[in-house]
Amino acid sequence: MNITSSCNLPFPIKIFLNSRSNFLKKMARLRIKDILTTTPENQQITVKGWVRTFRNNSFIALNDGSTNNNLQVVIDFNNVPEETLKRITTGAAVQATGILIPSLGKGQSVEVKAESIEIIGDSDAEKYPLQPKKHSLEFLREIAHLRFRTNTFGAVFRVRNSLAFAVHKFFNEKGFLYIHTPIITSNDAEGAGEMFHVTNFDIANPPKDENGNVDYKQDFFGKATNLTVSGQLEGELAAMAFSDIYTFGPTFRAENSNTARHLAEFWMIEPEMAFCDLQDNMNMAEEMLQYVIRYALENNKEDIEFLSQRLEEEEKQKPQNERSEMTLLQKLQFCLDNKFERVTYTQAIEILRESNHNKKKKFQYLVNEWGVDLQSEHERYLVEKHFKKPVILIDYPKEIKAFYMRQNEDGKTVAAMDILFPGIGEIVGGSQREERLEKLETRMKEIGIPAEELDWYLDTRRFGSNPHAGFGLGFERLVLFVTGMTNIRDVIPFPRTPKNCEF
RNA sequence: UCCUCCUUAGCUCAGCCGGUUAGAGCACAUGACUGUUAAUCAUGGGGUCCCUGGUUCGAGCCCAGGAGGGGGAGCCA
Repeated sequence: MNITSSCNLPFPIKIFLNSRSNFLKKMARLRIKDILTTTPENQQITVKGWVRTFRNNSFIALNDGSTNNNLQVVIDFNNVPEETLKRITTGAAVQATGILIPSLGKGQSVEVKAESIEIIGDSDAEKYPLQPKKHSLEFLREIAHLRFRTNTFGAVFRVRNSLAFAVHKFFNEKGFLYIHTPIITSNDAEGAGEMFHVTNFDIANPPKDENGNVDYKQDFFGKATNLTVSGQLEGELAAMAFSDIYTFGPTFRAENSNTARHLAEFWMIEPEMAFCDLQDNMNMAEEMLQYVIRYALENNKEDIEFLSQRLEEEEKQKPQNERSEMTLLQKLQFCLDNKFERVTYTQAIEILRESNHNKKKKFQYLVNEWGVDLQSEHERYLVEKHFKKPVILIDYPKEIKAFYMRQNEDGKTVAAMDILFPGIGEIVGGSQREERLEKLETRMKEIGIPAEELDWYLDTRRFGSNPHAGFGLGFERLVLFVTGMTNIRDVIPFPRTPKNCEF
């Protein structure tokens, strides 16, 4: 492909974008991932990357982020100026040109015998916080701008990238339309969580109305606005035209949640499907989860193997009874090989009530009657002890679920579904939506949601309403599961949590 | 927000019953060695013991308040 510049430049510019290899030729740089799988035939190559370790005044372990594996660059220190040798430090950016040969040492198949070495960017060894040793995840979280350069976070964020790409690939192949729902919203009637306010006011001195209340009519949008907690309602509008849509964007919750599973800013995937019931919804969610996990396993094998081994090492520190029965790799494979278990809320309550765990009063909250919300200890028991696989729980009591969920014929439950994963808990929350206008209006009235504010939403039930369904998938929780990490702050580049908004 | 544990060198951690000059490994600096794999060996520099106040002849250690972090819970994805 040739692109001729259409800008008003004094001379024509031609940019050639034939392929990735041309792009790299222009950069005169090969990616380490590609070099490591190249047959060494004494070809001359140039590599650029960051020094991980420098051993014996001769061996540079070079990494450019394309893979967790380092390329060994061998220099002859007798032919390199003392001044340059001293500048080959952990973290420094260097360029090496030399010939690719089969490695003379063990531990790697190829290496570069350097003919020239150049320091592109120095790294003061005394000040650079990363050392060639194990660091705690907590410490690395404080230097999140540098943790990308570690093995663990390198693997985590390459897997995250693959999962994000696989999500788009999956929906694209299914014929779904990717739609961008707004980040700033004015509706506060969803009740999905505490919201962050968006305002242009001088917060020390906002304008007041005649009653002494803050006068949002004078604010930027002429009304009170917030950051979105869900794109679902807008997603439903789009699904009522395009049939199958999905969103994948940032979501904000101002809840004071201090757990390893919550973020104030996270990414959520929300498909919405017209002419679709709860069964179709469950099938779609299961197929999608298996698709993206398979994609990551196939495309990030080395990264996931590394993370799996890392986890095994970590587990060795734990007492025997706390160790997991499967490795990360086995767990992921298990998810692909087995159907998710589907049970109703009512069945789940029965299982829990009859469990020895409940009878021996090992639950902090004992399960006695139908209608109570399940505690995370109950969910964990179902997933990790009883079924030992992902579980889809459906048909919850309407009292503990959102107003827009479709009311079942029994008058007590709604067509909700939660997908629970081992170690993570709820990874998907979804439902078939209430498409019958009168039922929806009655329910909104019952729980005190003003219909005027959601009139635009109710229009979908007035004009061509139909059974439809969708769900929300917490992207970071998916990344947690696939990487085997345990704290959600370690699977998003720059985590935002209560009292923490660095970088 | 609640319960619980933690905070000592750049990192990971030890520090006895409250006692005199606060230690180790790694990292870093200098030197030696030179096919190493978190190289090795020798020598050296490096401390607001989280902060504030209190008890005491004396506090890294005891008490109170605060900040930050981990684990668990609630809310949820």
